[in-house]
Amino acid sequence: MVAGMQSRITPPARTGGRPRSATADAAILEATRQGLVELGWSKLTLSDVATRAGVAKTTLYRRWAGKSELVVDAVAELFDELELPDRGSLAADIEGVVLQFALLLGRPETKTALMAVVAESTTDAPLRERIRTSIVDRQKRLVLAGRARAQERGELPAEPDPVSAARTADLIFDVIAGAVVHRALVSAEPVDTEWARRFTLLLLGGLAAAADAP
Amino acid sequence: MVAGMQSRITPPARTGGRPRSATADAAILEATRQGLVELGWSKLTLSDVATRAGVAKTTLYRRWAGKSELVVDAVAELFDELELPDRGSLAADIEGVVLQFALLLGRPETKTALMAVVAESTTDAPLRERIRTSIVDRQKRLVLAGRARAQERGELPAEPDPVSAARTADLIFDVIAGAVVHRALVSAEPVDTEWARRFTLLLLGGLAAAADAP
Amino acid sequence: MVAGMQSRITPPARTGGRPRSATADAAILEATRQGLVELGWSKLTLSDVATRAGVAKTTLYRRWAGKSELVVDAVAELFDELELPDRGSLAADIEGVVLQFALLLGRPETKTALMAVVAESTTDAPLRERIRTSIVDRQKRLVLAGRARAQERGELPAEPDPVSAARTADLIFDVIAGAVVHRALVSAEPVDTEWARRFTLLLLGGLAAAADAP
Amino acid sequence: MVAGMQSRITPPARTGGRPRSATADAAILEATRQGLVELGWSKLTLSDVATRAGVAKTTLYRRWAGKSELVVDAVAELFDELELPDRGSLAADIEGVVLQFALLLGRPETKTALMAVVAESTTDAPLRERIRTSIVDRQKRLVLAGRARAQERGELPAEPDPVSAARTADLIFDVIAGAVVHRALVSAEPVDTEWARRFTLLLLGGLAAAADAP
DNA sequence: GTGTAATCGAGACGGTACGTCCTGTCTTCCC
DNA sequence: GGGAAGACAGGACGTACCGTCTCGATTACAC
Repeated sequence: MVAGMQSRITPPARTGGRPRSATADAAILEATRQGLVELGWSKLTLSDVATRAGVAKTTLYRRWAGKSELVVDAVAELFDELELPDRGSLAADIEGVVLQFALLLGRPETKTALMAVVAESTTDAPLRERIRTSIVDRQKRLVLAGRARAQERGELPAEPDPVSAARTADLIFDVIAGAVVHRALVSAEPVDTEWARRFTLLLLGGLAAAADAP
Repeated sequence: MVAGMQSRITPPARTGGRPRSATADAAILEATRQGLVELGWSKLTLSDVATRAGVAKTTLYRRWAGKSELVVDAVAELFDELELPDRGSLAADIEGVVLQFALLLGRPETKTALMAVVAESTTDAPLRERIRTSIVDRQKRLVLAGRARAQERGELPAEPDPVSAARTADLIFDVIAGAVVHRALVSAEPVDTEWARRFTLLLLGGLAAAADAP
Repeated sequence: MVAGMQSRITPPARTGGRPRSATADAAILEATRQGLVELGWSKLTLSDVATRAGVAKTTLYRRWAGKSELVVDAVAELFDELELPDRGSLAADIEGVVLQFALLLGRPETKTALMAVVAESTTDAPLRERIRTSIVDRQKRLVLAGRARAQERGELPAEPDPVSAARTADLIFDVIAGAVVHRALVSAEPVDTEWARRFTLLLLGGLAAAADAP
Repeated sequence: MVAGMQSRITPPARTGGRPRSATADAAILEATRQGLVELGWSKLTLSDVATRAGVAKTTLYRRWAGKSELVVDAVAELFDELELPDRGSLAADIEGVVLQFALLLGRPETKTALMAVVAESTTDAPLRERIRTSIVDRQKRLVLAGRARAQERGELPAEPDPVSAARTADLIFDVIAGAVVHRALVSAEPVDTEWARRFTLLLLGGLAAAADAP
């Protein structure tokens, strides 16, 4: 994972000495996700992660600055699994990604971790940047891919202005991700096919109207 | 606050003895908000809140079960300050409430607390219910009030089916609240007039389209 | 009990209003002894005593200054039960009182309380005085009675000098009480008939030798 | 100190990891004695000891199970300082050890601690055993040494029966230690040269009489 | 092959907050 | 005014984690 590489504490220039164990990394991230599932964010302790991973606490702190950073890396891997399979129409594609995203947010490790690190990030700028880099921005690709595909199909017109295009993509992204997260975690109601259909209808209608207006 | 009354640990039926100090409650909630501003959620300690409020830790634990419950009550009071002033049109009303909500989410105590308690609530059902009762459901009134007003103005048709009406209101609520929260806290981009205008345009277009379809 | 009267906090001059409940006193002292038996000194709490006695904490604090004072009064009543039955000879009388004293020290409430209040008294002069008045000095009567009886029997000569007589009585008292307490509580060995016989032999031999010397 | 070694919580077999700080032990025991002097047993807190010793509370609890155990170790070191200098005769030796013991009991840390831990030990068997091992039994050496020296001088006959010899030594020990402790702490009267002389006279007379009898 | 140096496990360290308990005082209503 | 009930400020308890440290024991590359 590219983002993870730059978010970890890097070894000092590699002059000599024993190299860091590669398997330890994977074990730690997996142990972190396990811990999130079983304990939730607030009861997850780094000592526990270390024990689960069969690793010393030192090893853990040598690579990550703290709980938040570790958890961001651990869940970022899951978000990277999201894809945008071609379902034939823009509406179907949106419904598909909404349901896929809801499924991801339904996993206990994602659920408890995402809101927690966002909460932490409100008082921690570097962490905020890291979340954006490792998780948020990486998912905008889905919006961009969906739009490109719809334009290929002729469902959406080409964007004349690249600045406005980016701004619209950001808006769409916040609306989709925000609505799904809010429905799933805050309102704590199920994101099912019915809801996805209604939401998609709303969104597509809005897109059409927005395309007509300046 | 009605919700707060039922969310606190209640004294055992009031048989005799010294009654609970009413001023202590207000002092504790205010101290909690202060602490959130200065320390953020994760560094906020109940000992610190007690000290700030000039109250013993015992008093605090006698009334709230833990940090999460206390913070929910403390920020719920802020959410209750949201209003829906009549700006003349549905579009203006929506823009107004979006900006007002964004202003509230911009406050450091709200920002750090909201995501944190939602994160906790993913592994704590009673807390989840409490957030819903004290915060979430109470703000749906804004959506309902906005729709009613738009219907009075003739901007929206009357709802034939009450079930469908409720479902639509929920959807609108998740879309508005979700998008604003996501923009403000996750994407960490400003929710300014420009963004509010664009979002409102999208939403109104979607509403119109959704009204046409079954 | 005379000593108890003066060791308690006295009501403010008796002007009017409801008089203090007399039965409460007995209930509190009994509850204290029960608590000592079940919990030991260090785990005994005044709240617990109040609950056991069916009395409010206020009532308790209105009458005693603290745990030590209360416990001194509670166990002093037990020490007052000691007697010196006439067993026919000085040796038998001493053996009898030694065994009786050992039996008293074997009771859990006495055992745990006596050492504890003495320990407290090392940093609390009023308490020290109170222990002396309520417990220690009151038991010297046994030594004096034993000596008087032995002199009546002709086993001991009359004391020519009253000052020296008092000093000797003090010494005897410290030797008897000290040896029994040390054997029972510090060495934690049984004070049985065999030990009492050996100890009495030693003491009587010493008394005879001391009587010969100036 | 041998006794202390076995009375502390021992580290788990020393497999790896950072070894326990040796200086911390000494600092803690010294801080405990200081605390006893300044605050007395009941007001001594382990938090305070930790602070005085410049040590974390964790370190303290890692090595001792509680206040009683710590204090036993702290005062045991003082009791080990007792010696039996040769003063030329059995009477002088006894007087010497009595005065030396009284001097030790006059120290505020010893005074407040000894009775307190004995009080605790009445409801705590392991603690009782520990007091016996670390303090009580270790001082019997003084009785044995005194008797041996007196036998060398010809002041006392050799013991024919070792069982009886041990029993007599125990009796002597309880009488000496008990009388001094009772005089000093319970009666709260000074153990001065005059008292020591009178007590020694009594004891030696008793010994002679006891030696004559079976 | 032999150094050299950063790694690893283990676990003790100084701190800090936890949530509970008890103290001794107070406030309220009931007798 | 006494008494039961119980809230109050305060402070210690013993536990749990934090993030750092000190160990002795591996590695792996550079010489």
